[in-house]
Amino acid sequence: MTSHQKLTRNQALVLGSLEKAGQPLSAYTILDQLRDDGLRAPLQVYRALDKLLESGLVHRLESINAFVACSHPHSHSHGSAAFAICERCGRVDEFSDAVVQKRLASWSSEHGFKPSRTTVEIRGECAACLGN
Amino acid sequence: MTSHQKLTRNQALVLGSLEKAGQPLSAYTILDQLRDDGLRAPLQVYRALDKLLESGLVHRLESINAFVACSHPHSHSHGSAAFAICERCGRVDEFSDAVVQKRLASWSSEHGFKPSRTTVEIRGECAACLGN
DNA sequence: AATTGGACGTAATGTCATAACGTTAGCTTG
DNA sequence: CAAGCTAACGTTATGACATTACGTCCAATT
Ligand SMILES: [Zn+2]
Ligand SMILES: [Zn+2]
Ligand SMILES: [Zn+2]
Ligand SMILES: [Zn+2]
Repeated sequence: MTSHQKLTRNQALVLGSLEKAGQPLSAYTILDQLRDDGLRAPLQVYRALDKLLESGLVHRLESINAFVACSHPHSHSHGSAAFAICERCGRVDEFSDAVVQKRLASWSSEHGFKPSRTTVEIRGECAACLGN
Repeated sequence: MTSHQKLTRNQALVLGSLEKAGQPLSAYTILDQLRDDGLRAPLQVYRALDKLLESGLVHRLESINAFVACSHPHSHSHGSAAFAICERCGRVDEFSDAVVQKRLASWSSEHGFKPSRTTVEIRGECAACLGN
């Protein structure tokens, strides 16, 4: 019910654009790439992104105002993910750390805080850019 | 050297505004509050914020595009902090979890990633808003 | 006095995101 | 089938967040 719904045309276009890029894109960059497919306005992209975010096929990177296709689109609705973002080349590694999630959940329950969304993002330089 | 420098007038005004608010403010909200003190343009606020961020007196909340005074301004340059942000009342709790930091550092070193800045933010509802 | 560097003031612009409106397409139900 | 409903769509305008560019001021250094 939450995912697995057939994507609409715009949603499929936006997801395709992100998958093809293999790296985070801003909504306006996505729009530019889809002009030839008939998209004209930011809202068309944002509306598609909203649905893709809901279903977990796309993630939003808060620290760089960009969106990226989920690396694990088949294990749907995985718990909150963490991201390592290379500020030099744009590469993003999505990972998930159970200990981190557990600690944040612990803090929340100890403080009577009811979490809805969690953001964990590391910016820096990836191995490739560091010249390994 | 990094902190402890005397603040300029604009920096002091911006920091004062954030401290007085006791909750996150957007740059433009800060600007509005400082019009009577002579500030006119966003850049005056952003420049002050840049310095305050550098010295660790202020933190940026990436997920809500806002800024907040550090809760522990005297333990300067504490490691990367985590934040619990109430989406109902705007309250922010700054905390620091050594285990979380350690796990993220471990991931980084295992993957040859050199971290520069880390964002950990939980959005949800605080105890007060949940009616404890 | 001349030089340098940091902070400042101002205007313009760039980037990211949503409000508000009406329309279209597919489904449900009597 | 026709009426009614809902989700997605298209378009325009606007709002919110952030930076570029350029010139000035002032205090510290030489
Ligand atoms: Zn994912
Ligand atoms: Zn890289
Ligand atoms: Zn702090
Ligand atoms: Zn609250």
